[in-house]
Amino acid sequence: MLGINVSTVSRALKGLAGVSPDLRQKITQLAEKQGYHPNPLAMSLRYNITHTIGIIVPDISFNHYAQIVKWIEAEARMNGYMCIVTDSGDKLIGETDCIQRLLNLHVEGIAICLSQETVEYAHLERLKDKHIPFVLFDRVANIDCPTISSNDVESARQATLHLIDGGARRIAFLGGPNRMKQTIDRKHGYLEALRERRINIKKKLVKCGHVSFNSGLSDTLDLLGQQDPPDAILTCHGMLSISAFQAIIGKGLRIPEDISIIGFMSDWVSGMSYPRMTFVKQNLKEVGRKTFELLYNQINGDDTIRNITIDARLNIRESTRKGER
Amino acid sequence: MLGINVSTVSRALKGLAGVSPDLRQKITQLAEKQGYHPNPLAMSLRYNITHTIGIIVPDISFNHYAQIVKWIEAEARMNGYMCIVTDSGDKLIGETDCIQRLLNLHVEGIAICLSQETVEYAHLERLKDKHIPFVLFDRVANIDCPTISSNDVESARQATLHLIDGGARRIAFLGGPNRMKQTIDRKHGYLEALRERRINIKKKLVKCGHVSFNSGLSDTLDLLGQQDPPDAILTCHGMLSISAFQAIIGKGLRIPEDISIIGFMSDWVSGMSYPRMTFVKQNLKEVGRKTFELLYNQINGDDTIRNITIDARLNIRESTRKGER
DNA sequence: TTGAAAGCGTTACCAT
DNA sequence: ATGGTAACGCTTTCAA
Repeated sequence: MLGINVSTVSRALKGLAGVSPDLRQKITQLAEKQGYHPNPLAMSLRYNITHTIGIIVPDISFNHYAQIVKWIEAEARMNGYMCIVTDSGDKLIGETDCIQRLLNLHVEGIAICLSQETVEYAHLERLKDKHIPFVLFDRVANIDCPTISSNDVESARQATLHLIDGGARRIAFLGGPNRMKQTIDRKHGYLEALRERRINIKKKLVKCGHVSFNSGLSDTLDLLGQQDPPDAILTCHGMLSISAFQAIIGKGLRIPEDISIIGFMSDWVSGMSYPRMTFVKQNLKEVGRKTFELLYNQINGDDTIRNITIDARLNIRESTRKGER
Repeated sequence: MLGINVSTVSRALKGLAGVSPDLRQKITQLAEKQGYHPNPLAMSLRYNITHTIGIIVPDISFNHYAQIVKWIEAEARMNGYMCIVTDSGDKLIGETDCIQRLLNLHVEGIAICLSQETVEYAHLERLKDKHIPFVLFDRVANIDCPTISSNDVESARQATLHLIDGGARRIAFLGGPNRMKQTIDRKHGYLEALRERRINIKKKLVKCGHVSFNSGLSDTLDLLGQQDPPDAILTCHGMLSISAFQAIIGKGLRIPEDISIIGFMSDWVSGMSYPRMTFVKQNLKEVGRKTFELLYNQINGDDTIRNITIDARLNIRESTRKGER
């Protein structure tokens, strides 16, 4: 429109030297008036920088994951990045599919919360081979890559100790698949607490199945129907906490008089239940922020592999009996 | 690698005529082996088709919105589209910012759930002027564009009638901002029911403020502290339902003996509360699917403006007294 | 101070 | 049947 070369325009708009003040003003004014915005697609094609990251979660509609996503997104935005959020459906096949689609879009990195089915990591190794930055968050794995997770062992241990101190002796554990690190860690903390307090471990009280509402429901009903039913349950996933709670109430048992229960959940879910659930509160804001931070560092060439653990704290409400000591 | 021209490769890979079977085989094999995938950025630059849509929600961490997003995403994926999910923070400024950033990324269309602050629509008019396809969902507005919303008037009417039939006569209404269409519609249904049953409308029982946990809490406490406190509350947003419920319980009142309450929420939130909340269940799956469908149609040149209403149903639980008739 | 051209990956069109 | 080239929007390097 000004009858000049694009390179001049480029220089002017980027504030580089080598444009007469006169011309520069004309250019910036016209750009403003026309509502000019650089086309990021062109830049992407040229330099393969899309300023875009991908996020993969097992179930975006589940509060826990949605909250982490919100914080990753907030942090990303502050650093000029956009997020493409995808949902693996908590399945391995969905996870690999999401990765493929994100790579097609040339995201600069991927933040992954593993599906409960994921016990092999070939798809992640492939990312490594291609030098695609990625970070595991919340549900991580024992492979050599950056991870952000909550302090699962210790928080489960604290929760179990709290149950024991409240007088519980037959404490059940309700978790996800046996080979999932998150379940393994939380079970580890649970077992450690039992050993510390010299309480016999009863295999029948440990339920590691599928993370889903229905599975949690039937596992809890099974526990409650045993000859020597538990006097407390530690549930190790928000979904399982909800289903276990409803199973107990549905059976007409009183909480915490007949049975205590602790869940992994957020403030407001606990606040809705009656009695309010004693729960492990994870610092999801920090998980989200650190997740982006590690990804960002990787994108910018920092290849130190950090494995960060974020503290989680037990919040005591009314679904557990108070300690006598 | 094969020492041939790119155009030949393009033809071979796209299955177009004009390649010898021999060469075609060589090309496809090599492509397979090399893990070739067409670069969508190049295609985007060339034809401005990104196969990407944007979604704007007030708060991705809130279950209600996250669920709709999940269904939009599922439908989009089935049609070869990716979603860029952004969070307006329930503010107008955030909303316009999200739109700008999505346009920069050249999304082909935008699905918008309005912020509670949005009472002017200049930013949407600008989208229209630029012929960017967009659809409003869940929280819509009275402007000339495609919309998907739940049957707010009728579901609020049904809910109010249920309260009246249960014996309530001083029914409070707790909603969002006065100028938000969703609040207006639900209030409309509420008032209609009162008129139908010849019950006096008391202005002091109608609270239209801010949609937030704290606002809902203080508004409810204010209602409960009135000289003639309500014997029932209709809460018109999931967040307000939660805060009202907790305010009532916190005051030591019994539900439904002292006061009945109805919320807009999902099954599992209702299932967690005790007593379980009677609630209006919206068909979020259908909202999500139709939202993508309308957007998709627009992207493909269909410029008929449809305003779709999805049925919502009252699910009766134990937070309301049963009707005597 | 300004212009010209290459290059990112792809496809469509025209020439060979 | 295959090759060459322009075009998409932008930046960078080199030349004028």
